[in-house]
This record gives sequence, structure tokens and C-alpha cells, in this order.
Amino acid sequence: MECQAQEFKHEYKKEMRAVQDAMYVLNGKWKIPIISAICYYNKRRFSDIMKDVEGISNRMLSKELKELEMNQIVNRIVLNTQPITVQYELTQHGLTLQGIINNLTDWGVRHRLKITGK
Amino acid sequence: MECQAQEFKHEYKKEMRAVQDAMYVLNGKWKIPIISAICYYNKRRFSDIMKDVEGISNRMLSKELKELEMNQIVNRIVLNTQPITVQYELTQHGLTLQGIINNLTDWGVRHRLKITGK
DNA sequence: CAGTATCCAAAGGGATACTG
DNA sequence: CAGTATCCCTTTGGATACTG
Repeated sequence: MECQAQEFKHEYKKEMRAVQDAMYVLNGKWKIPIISAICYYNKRRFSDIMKDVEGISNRMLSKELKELEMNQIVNRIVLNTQPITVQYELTQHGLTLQGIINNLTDWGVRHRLKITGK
Repeated sequence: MECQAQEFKHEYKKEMRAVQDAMYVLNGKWKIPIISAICYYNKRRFSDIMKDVEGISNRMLSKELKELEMNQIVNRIVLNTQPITVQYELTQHGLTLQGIINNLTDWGVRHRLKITGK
């Protein structure tokens, strides 16, 4: 019993860390909207994402994309145009976020209904 | 075609808002760890959550619990002891977050493996 | 077009001390 | 026990201007 409690505790801490890892990647105001936009269009350019994600500044978009790239969520593809254009796409790993984003979306709809009644 | 694009755009914006609503509720360093702790023990007291969620201060725990209560994620139950004790439990609405948290946990494990290799 | 650089305001959050 | 209050540093993020 004590032993199992220890076991639980250990698992619990590991799960805690995992969920915090996940949230760390997705945290902030813009990460999920950016991922959603890229996912929705499959491939998407910097200036287009700016239009998709309402209210974001180029500074923030740049910063967030860099972080997402570091976390292997998006790929950055430079095209040989003049002037250069850059496309972003989700990696295989990034695509595995789709289910979570869909769940969050559904929950968000129910939550808004619950809180505001519409 | 144009019309359907408009339709898509409209849906897309609604979904964007929904996912942002959800993230707004869960954002920050502590929300999900707190929810997880309460969920794990079913009912949990303030001082116990302090121990469960490593590193949190009483100030932060108080603030976050208040927000979760406002968003109808947790119920606050004052017990008639001396001195008073307070229990927190998830609401029905709060319980609907379990699936999302589990998904985030699973994803977090895979992500850590991907990034750190362990 | 796809960013960087700089500056600044607001929010987040830790440490400590205090209260009913 | 379950918080509040205060102080203060850090992080986030907006506005504007600039560059290859």
C-alpha cells in the first residue's frame, strides 16, 4: 500500500512534468493560432500568417515561429524568389498536435456557452 | 467557391476564438498542475495542493484557484472546522478537461522524447 | 517580403510578512 | 489553516522604425 502510493506518486510527478512540457510549447497568446493557421492551409507564408492571426505583430510572429521551429513543430522553407519568400509547414511531430487542438476547440465552444450562455 | 471560402473563413475564425478561449482558461504556469492535483485526489485541501504542486506560492495558488472558480472549473467548499479548512473539487464542467489533460500528458511525453531523446 | 532592433507598458510571478 | 498585502524583479508583448 505504501509502496503503491510511492509508485503512484512517481507516476504522478512524471505526468505532471509531461503536461507542463506540453503547455510550455503551446503557451502564450499566439502559438496555437499560428499552428492552426499553418495547419489549415498546409503551407503558409510569413505575411499570410500575419493576416490569418489577427492582431499579431511581425515581431511576435517571428519570435513564435522561431520557438516552434526549435521545438520541431514547424519547418521553415526559404524559396528562391526575388525578394525571397518563406513558407512554413507543420512537421510530422507538429501534426500530432491536431487532435489536441481540436479537443481544445470543442472544449472552448462548450466553455463559452457555459460562461456567457452563447 | 467564393461563397464556400467565406463559409470556411467564418468557421475558422469561430474555431480560432474557441481555442483561444480554452487556452485563456488553462494558461499560465500553474492552472493544469492545480487541476491535475485536485482531479487526482478527487477532493483536496489548499495546503495539500501546495504540497502537490511543487514550487507554487500561496499567493499564486490563491489567485489561480480564484480564477478557476470564476471559470466554473473548481468548487470551493468551506468546512466547519477550527480553524477552518477548505476543500476544492472539480465541477462537472472541470471534469470535462480530463481528456484534454491526458492528451497533453501523452503528447508531452512524446515531445520530451523527441527533443531530449529520453 | 521577411524579418531585426529598440523602447516601453503591462502582466506574471517570487519572497516575505501579516491576518481572521 | 487559508489566505491577503506589499514589494519588486522578470517576462510578455505592443508600437515604431529600420534592413537585406
